[in-house]
Amino acid sequence: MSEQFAAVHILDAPYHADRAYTYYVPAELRGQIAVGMLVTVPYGTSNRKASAVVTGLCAECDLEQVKPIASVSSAGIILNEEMRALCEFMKEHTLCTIGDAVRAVVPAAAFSRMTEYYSITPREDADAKLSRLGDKAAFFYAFIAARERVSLSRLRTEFGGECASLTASLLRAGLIVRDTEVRESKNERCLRLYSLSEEMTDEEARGAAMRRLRSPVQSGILSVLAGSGEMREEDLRAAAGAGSAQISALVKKGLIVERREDAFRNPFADRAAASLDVGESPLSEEQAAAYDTICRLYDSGEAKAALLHGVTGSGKTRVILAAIDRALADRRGAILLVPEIALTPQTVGIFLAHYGQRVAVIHSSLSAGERYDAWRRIREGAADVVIGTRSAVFAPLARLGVIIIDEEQEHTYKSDASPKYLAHDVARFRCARHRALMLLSSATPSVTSYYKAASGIYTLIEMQRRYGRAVLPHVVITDMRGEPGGGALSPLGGVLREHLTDNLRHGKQSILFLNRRGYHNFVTCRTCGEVLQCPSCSVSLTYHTFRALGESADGEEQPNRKAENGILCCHYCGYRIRVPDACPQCGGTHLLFHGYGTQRVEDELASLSPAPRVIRMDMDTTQTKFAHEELLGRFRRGEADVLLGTQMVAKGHDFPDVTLVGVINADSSLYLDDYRAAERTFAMLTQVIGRAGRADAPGTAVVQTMHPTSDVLTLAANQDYKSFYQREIRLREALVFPPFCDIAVVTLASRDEALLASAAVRLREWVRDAVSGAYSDVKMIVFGPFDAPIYRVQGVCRSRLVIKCRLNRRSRAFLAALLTEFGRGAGRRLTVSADLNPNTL
DNA sequence: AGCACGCCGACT
DNA sequence: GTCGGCGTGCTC
Repeated sequence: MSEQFAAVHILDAPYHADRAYTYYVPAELRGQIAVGMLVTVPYGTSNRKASAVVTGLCAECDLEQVKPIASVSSAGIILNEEMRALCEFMKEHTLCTIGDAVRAVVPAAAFSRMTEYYSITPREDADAKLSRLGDKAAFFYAFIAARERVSLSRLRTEFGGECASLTASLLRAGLIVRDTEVRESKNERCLRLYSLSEEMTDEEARGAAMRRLRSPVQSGILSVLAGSGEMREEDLRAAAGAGSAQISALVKKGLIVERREDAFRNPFADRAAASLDVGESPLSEEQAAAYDTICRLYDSGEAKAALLHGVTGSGKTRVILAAIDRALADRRGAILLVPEIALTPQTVGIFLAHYGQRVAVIHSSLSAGERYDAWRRIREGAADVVIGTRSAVFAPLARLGVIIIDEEQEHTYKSDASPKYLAHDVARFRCARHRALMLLSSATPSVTSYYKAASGIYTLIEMQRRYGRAVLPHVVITDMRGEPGGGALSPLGGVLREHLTDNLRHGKQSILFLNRRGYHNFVTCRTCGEVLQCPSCSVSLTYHTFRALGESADGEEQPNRKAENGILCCHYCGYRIRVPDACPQCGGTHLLFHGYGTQRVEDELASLSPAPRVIRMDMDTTQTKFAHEELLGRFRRGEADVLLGTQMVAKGHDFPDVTLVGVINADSSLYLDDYRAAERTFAMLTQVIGRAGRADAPGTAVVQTMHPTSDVLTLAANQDYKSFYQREIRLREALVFPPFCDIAVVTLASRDEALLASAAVRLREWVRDAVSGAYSDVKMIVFGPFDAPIYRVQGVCRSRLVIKCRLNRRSRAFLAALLTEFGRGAGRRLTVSADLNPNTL
């Protein structure tokens, strides 16, 4: 019965070495090794310890040299048949390694040491529940209750073999919770925050200390902190021009204190009850029809896919709840994917209120331990409704009934780190195995998904009526070319200004949308004309005014900030410097600030009369735990007149008092050199415009543009998705873009420019040979290699090959061969990677 | 990714 | 003559 040999895949093998290796099962592990287990094996000439996954077992092996498996990983995670098949699928479809795929389907904790802790959940019915579970459970519970939390090993020594069943029953009763601590690894997010120590808050004591300090940088840190309270490490370094050594020196001297804030802990743990229970309301006629179609597909007993296309406000969420209920009634689980948890607290709240304890919420900010706990809760069946971002598509539900992808066109569903999968593809694979339903949902579907629906691959379900009496806002498209300075002088044009002040006078709220954070876009030198660029990335630096963490965005601080207290940031690598006094190129002292971002608009708003109370919401103001919810909550409570922000203000929040929406610059995303520019702009505009006047008060949307006659703008103004789709699909067909082909981007990257250039030449030749030789049957159009649009990022130069082809077994084999060839030959000074249908071109 | 093997330039 | 640079190839 027990086999002698195991086929394994090494998890950290490079792509070209990612294949099955045979190891023998040593006597002491005989019978303990099963397919899907994680093991460690001696690998390579040095026999270094490598993690591997067992992919097969066999009795015979005809290799001369076979090494033994060293040990079984302790975490007890076993990849079931579905997960293994999914890993194979991902390797084939995204050109990743098995190891990359394994790391996506199992939580990171599977690879590290961890400790389990149990603690009690305080609840009123605890005594009643305990009496039903018996004396032993009650004693066990009391033991945990007497301490704050108890480790599993402690419980084992105290209660022996019984503790497994005891923890299980108490967990099920909801009397205790488990949390797992994973030994800190590098990917654990941990913010370091600094503030003055108690003594240093006294000005005189601080002055004395600063005179004693020899280092001007260190006294600089003190004065910066004195001015702005607690600050994040990066901000402090940028503002004081300090390094980490100088900061830690001050900590050691006791002059400043460090506080560490770890990644979110259970952000949704105790906020279930707050939301209105949408699930109880009856279905409207149109919703009922949609639900009937969904049930028909679901009951077919086959894997199906549908696209629920419903205009904003048609009540898609209500239908989604019904679909999940349908699956749960069959004792099958459901996965609901949302673009970004932090942006959809309302949606999450609705589902928590409706499904309570059986929900698991999964998102990128969970700690490794929390992620593992959620994973295990799902696998054990304690949670069967999973809500989460992209990675939640891997939730290990034993029985899966439906996977819903909400706002399916969102780019966050495509991963841009290996494995570079699209959640839709994983969902399709899983649904096929479970004979489940994949339900895509959106008011503005991606052109590709709608095309599949239009051609019958997905079932199209349309909902065109707005729920309740909500009406479309009145949309005004204003031509910024008529503004003074062609719109370059102020981000607020006359029309928008007028509407804003008018709205303000009537005590109504407004939302302003701008997809650029920061203050000015870039800085040039008046003397030499040079744009100030990031030293390690070939992009211009963005000017930001400085704001300490935790300081609110409600306009308390002085509005007239100058360049002197600003910093320049690279949005690609995070590089930050204070604005230099002179141009680094020529030494000229006159620097010019161009363009505008959210910060600049914020200052501009302050000059209106009366000046509105503004909440600014962008990546800079939403980095702390509940920043999103807090800012949105304050706006909803009417604590500000204007909500100003980037993409995140456009998402599905309902603000009944908002009657004006302003789009500062509708063009900025329209003329990017990406074939989806129109699609994205349309979706974004439709969403933002839909924010105005949802309840009884009619709303207005002001869209500022340099191209007032653009179809995309007028169609979005009318919320006319169908016409937009018709226009767009014709363009795609004529120009051969997805869905009429796929696009593969192969990237060569190196710090060494000359090496990169020669590799690019070799790549070109290899591809030329391949298309006229071994892969002449693969229809494709090859562009490049060319320098990447952003040539250098963090000091690494990139050259890319763009291939238009139909992805199928043959074209993927071609790409796999390319990766193998260049992965092996090139050595470590050069890397090759492929991204199929990437997010950005 | 590591590590060894192997073929050319600066040294004892 | 040898030591050591890193380009090239393999890992059960």
